[in-house]
This record gives sequence, structure tokens and C-alpha cells, in this order.
Amino acid sequence: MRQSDLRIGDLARHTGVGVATIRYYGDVGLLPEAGRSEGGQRHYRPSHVERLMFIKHCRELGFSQDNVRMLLTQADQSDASCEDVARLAKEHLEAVRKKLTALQALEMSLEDMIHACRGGRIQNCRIIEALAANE
Amino acid sequence: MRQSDLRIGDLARHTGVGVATIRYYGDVGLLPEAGRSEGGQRHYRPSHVERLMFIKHCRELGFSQDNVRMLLTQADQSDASCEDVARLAKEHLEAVRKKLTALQALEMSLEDMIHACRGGRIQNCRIIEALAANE
DNA sequence: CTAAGTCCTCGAGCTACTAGAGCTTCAAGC
DNA sequence: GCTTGAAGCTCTAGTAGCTCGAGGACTTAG
Repeated sequence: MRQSDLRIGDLARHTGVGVATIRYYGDVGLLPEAGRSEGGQRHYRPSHVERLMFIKHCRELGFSQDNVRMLLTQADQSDASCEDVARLAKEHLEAVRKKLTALQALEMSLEDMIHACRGGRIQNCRIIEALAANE
Repeated sequence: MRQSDLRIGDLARHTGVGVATIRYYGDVGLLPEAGRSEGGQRHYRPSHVERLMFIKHCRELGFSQDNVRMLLTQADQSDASCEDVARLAKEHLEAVRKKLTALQALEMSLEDMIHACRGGRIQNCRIIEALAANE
């Protein structure tokens, strides 16, 4: 274990990623396997910090694990064109926009339902009616 | 099996809910258990169609299974006040709005990243840079 | 009676973690 | 050197809400 190495808890504090999640990322191959102490405890190099932050940012932006994997692979090929990266990002943006549209529609429906409700009994409740409607 | 009863496939076609999903709703108690033929095949009454449509609408509006369960319970109490229903709907609307806000922020971040990218190599890629950034 | 279509159960798989049980290792203080 | 408490380890299972597949049984038209 070198001076600059971190134990899993330190890495967690440095990055804001939970200990269990870090182990999980190792298991699924997002984060390269850490070195081990004689007792079996993981120790991480500074490169792990960078990589984990990269992963964290990707996840915060909503990229799936598979996409993160691709982005990591790309990030390692410094000579390659960044075409694929841009495409991935654009596709993801498209997906986000679709979700936004869907959510907005949903927001409106809910608003309508709620505004229609004037209190009272279930049997006259507009919300229940709306949910039960055949169309 | 009465004239008006439906087999699971018919119910699926009538409601647009998949066969496996209908069975699943039965298993988890959202949809009351169907009657069975001598050979063990389910047959559904018209009331099942109504209930399933109700569930479908709820799910389309993004209510969780637990919330759907509550809404169903309420819907059955025609004399009860619709207060709880309205509260549930409002809470859900709030949750939807929060998601919307988060997604919009995400959309902007992605847009910024994508606009910053001018093509070229990974080593100069602004997207990768943004993802790798320490802050 | 047969064949095609539909249905049955049971178990596993999906995403991306998260929590807990039961045990071991590490490091600081005495 | 010893103790002790924090932190680490592995493994299993659980979360939400379905979805799919295997292997077999039922149903119904011809």
C-alpha cells in the first residue's frame, strides 16, 4: 500500500460514492479491481478516484451502466474520434427529452384531475371517475 | 364460465394489458383472483375489466403499486370522503414536478456538453472533459 | 381424433443499487 | 504486546414492476 493509496472508506468520502456502491462497481467491472492488502482489504490508486468521479458524473447525468461502460472505453482511447461519445450523448439527450414530454403530459393530467375534484364523497369524486374512465 | 366471462387473452386484448402482467396483478393482489375452469384456466368477470382499466390508468399516471392499492381501496368505499384520494394525487403531482425539475436540469447539462463538443479526438473532447471534471 | 392455439406454473432475469448477517483486519492507545 | 472499536470482508437477499422461457396441460375447430 503506497502513501497515496486509499482505503475504500476514504475513496467513498473523497468521491461521495457509497462504500457498497464502490464494491458493486468493482464487481460489475465499471471500476478496475483494486489492489489488496495482505489481509484482503482493497486499496485504491489515485486513478481510481478519477475513474470513480467520471462514473459518478455519468450516473448523475442519467447514463445507464452500459453507456457508462462505453464512455469509459472511449475515454481511454485518447486518439479515437469523439464521434461515438457525441452520438451517445445526443441519444441520451433525446431520451431525456422524451421523458420530459411524457412527464409534462402526466403533470397536466394530474392537474386536471385534481382541479376537477371539489371534495365530497368517493361516489362523486372526479379523480376516481377519471381513473375509472373507459377511455 | 358464463357467457360474459373472458379468458385471460381476451381480457388482455380488451384492456391492452399483457397476459403476464394480468397474472402478475393477480399474484400481487391488485386484481382479485379470477374464477377457474375445470382445467384450471382463469375466467374473468366484467368487473375485472373495470378494475384492470382503473389499474392501468393509475399506472399510466405513474402511481406506484402501493398507491394504486390505496386508490382501489378508496374507490370501493363509495361513502368515504375523497380527501385521501385528493391528497394522494397531490403528493404524486408534487413528485412528478420534482422529477420534471431534475430532468430539466439534466437536459441543460447535456445540451451544454454537446454544444461544447466540436468533434475531433477524445483527448480534446469537451464531453469527456466535462464528465471527468473534478467539480 | 388431431392439431393449433391458448393457457398453466414455476423460476429466473432485468436495473442499479442497498442492507444485513456474521466474521476478519487494522490502527490507535495503553 | 494487547485490547478495542472502527472499518473492512463476503455472501445473500431485497427493492419495483414487470417480462420471458421452459415444459407441459387445456380447449376448440375441423
